[in-house]
Amino acid sequence: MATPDSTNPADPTFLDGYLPYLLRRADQTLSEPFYAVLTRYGVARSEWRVLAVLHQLGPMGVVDLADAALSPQPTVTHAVRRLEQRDLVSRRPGATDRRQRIISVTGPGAELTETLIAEATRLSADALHDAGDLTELVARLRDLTESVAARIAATPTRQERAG
Amino acid sequence: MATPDSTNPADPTFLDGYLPYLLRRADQTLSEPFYAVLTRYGVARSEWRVLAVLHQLGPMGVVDLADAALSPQPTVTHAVRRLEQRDLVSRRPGATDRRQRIISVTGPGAELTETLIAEATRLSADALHDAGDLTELVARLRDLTESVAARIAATPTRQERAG
DNA sequence: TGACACCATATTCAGATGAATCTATTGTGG
DNA sequence: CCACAATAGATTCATCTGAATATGGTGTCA
Repeated sequence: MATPDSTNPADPTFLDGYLPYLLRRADQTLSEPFYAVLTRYGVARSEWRVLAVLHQLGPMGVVDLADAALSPQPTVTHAVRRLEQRDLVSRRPGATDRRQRIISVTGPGAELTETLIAEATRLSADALHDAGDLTELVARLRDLTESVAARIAATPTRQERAG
Repeated sequence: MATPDSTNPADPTFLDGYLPYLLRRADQTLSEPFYAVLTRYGVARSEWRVLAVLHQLGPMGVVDLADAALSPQPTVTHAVRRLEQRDLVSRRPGATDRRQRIISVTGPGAELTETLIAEATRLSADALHDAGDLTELVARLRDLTESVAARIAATPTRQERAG
């Protein structure tokens, strides 16, 4: 019979139902093989995210880029500087707003990005071979994110309540 | 009509169906409010993961801990050192295997962890208020992770093929 | 217009991260 | 038993990350 030891935890089921944990675990399990590819190409994860977003959405400013790349703005500024040094992206001032820097993927950048996307797609498809139909999951994740974001936007922060 | 500009990307739908992106976005959207809590308590994210795992699963060695905490082993070793300095966890040598260090949560560590878990639970429940029933999603994520992990374990790596 | 609030981006810097490697210990085949 | 592969964990160090803040440009209202 199972004899629980003295350090038996108080809430033995927290992680099993904690969505951030499950989401992160799924992401990492799925992404791990691709991270090895990135390492081979000398591309940091934040740089990959920047390239993928720019490739899909076209040139944009740093704030929008940070938002879409799921990274803080300083992280994106750093990543862009490194990518610019390798001629993979370029920066030009915004046409109307001179505070902005519009970031674009260069020719070589696009080539590399397409290679990486192909690898990511291939590895992901491999890993998901036995995972069944994903349509529903994809839709569910999209809806969930949207609903959570809306909810959080509507929730007053500690600061705002104090005001 | 929409006139695409010259930088129109080649694969305009990559990210929308790329599961790691969707998983990470969902995780970040959901976790962001809690990260502010961690900052207030002076707890790094890797430290939080270590505490949460130990709290749920009880004392264990560093390798198992790293696995469950979704972090690389050196990251966990660092996190444990910091937590030990704050008397939140303790280390003792393994009973049979003297290479092992068994990490346990201390009294104060358990107290802090329970506070954090309560906050995490509350914030997550708040954010998910409009998100509908999560049972199915939780089960799907578990199955997906399992299936992907099995698939990856069975896939020979570049090294292994070369051997 | 000119102060001022606000916004986009850059910079700084303390600290976290993690790949590579090292040490210590364990298990195993000869 | 002894060599040797395998494993647990620690350490090193180059790099990445991101909170805080600085810099400079915009828009607005008196």
